[in-house]
Amino acid sequence: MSRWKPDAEGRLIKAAITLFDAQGYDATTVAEITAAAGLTKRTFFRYFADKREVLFSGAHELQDRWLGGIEAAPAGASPMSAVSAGLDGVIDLLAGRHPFARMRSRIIAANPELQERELIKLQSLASAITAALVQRGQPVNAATLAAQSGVTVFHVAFARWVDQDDPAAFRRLTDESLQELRSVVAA
Amino acid sequence: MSRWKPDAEGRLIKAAITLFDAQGYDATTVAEITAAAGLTKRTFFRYFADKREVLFSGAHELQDRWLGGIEAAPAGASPMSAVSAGLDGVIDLLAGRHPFARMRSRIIAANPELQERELIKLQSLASAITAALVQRGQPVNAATLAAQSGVTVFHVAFARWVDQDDPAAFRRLTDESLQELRSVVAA
DNA sequence: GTCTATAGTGCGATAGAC
DNA sequence: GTCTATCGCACTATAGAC
Repeated sequence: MSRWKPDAEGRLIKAAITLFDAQGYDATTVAEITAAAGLTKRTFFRYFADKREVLFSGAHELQDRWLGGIEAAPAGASPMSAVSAGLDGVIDLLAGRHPFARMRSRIIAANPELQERELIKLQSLASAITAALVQRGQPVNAATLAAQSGVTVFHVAFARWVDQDDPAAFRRLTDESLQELRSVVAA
Repeated sequence: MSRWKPDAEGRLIKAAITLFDAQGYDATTVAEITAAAGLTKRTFFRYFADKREVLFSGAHELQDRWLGGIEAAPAGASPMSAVSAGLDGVIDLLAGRHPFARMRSRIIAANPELQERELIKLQSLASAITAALVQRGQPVNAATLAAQSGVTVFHVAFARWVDQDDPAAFRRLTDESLQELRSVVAA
């Protein structure tokens, strides 16, 4: 048996989300979070640069999944299908996290400062996707538009997902959102 | 003859952009800007809540134009054509401002803090467009996607516009960007 | 740690237009 | 007289230099 309970980062994230949702982001101190996770404040700041970041560290994993899906797409795939392949990976990643995704959305919706950081993270995700598409030989313009569209579809579908009760609905919602985007922009 | 030279706000904006571009955003003080505009620091902060805001106050006018174009669109217009009608108004608004647009882009590109505010302004523009479309009877999902797509097209076309020398090219660039978006997202 | 420069604020004064 | 845009100046807060 090991000296520490495993997954300190995951425990901190779960404790933070639960507390933020229950009593509000501003009303929750880092000390409360670490106490709930059985860790110390010092450990919290080893994992997260600041209090907000505990809500966004998952973005790295999400981005890795998305980029991995793009890399794994066939070389001849269109930019939008490469983006969709990446989104498929993200759907798998989030599959079991519906309850936390809902709490996280509520927390962020209640705090403008967190909304700003969410925007910035989404933008940096779009930039990373653009770069991955350019890497695959796509022209910058097409890459930018495909990446931005993919992030938009994700964002819209995610909002719908957390706004309803079926945890398994995410794939259907992304498919529908992409379809709707196609129909909306079609001439 | 009136006591004050007209258009204090416009003079402040021009002075600010010129100085920021020449010597950098951080290296320019509010006192320098107001001296160049023949005003005092106090007046600057009557027009702009903070130093950054002098670069973004034009966003209100842009948003008004965009929303005005949407309202003026025929009642039966599709969401995307209403959005395009709004974008047409924006194109007219920016027509004579190519040199300032270029300077402004350079300034913002050089400063992450300004990039964040730009993102937030674009997001709030997209929200306003969404609301205007919903007002016209569009479903929220379609409205969101059309608004976001319109803002993406604007953003991409604007970047291309300031990256080349022809001030009159903006309309062509928005048309091309929209066309390219259509082709990228098409199944 | 101190010093300095700058961002940003509060509020009364001023010089006209009306 | 009132109203309005601006001024003037004293003030606090804070980030960076040293």
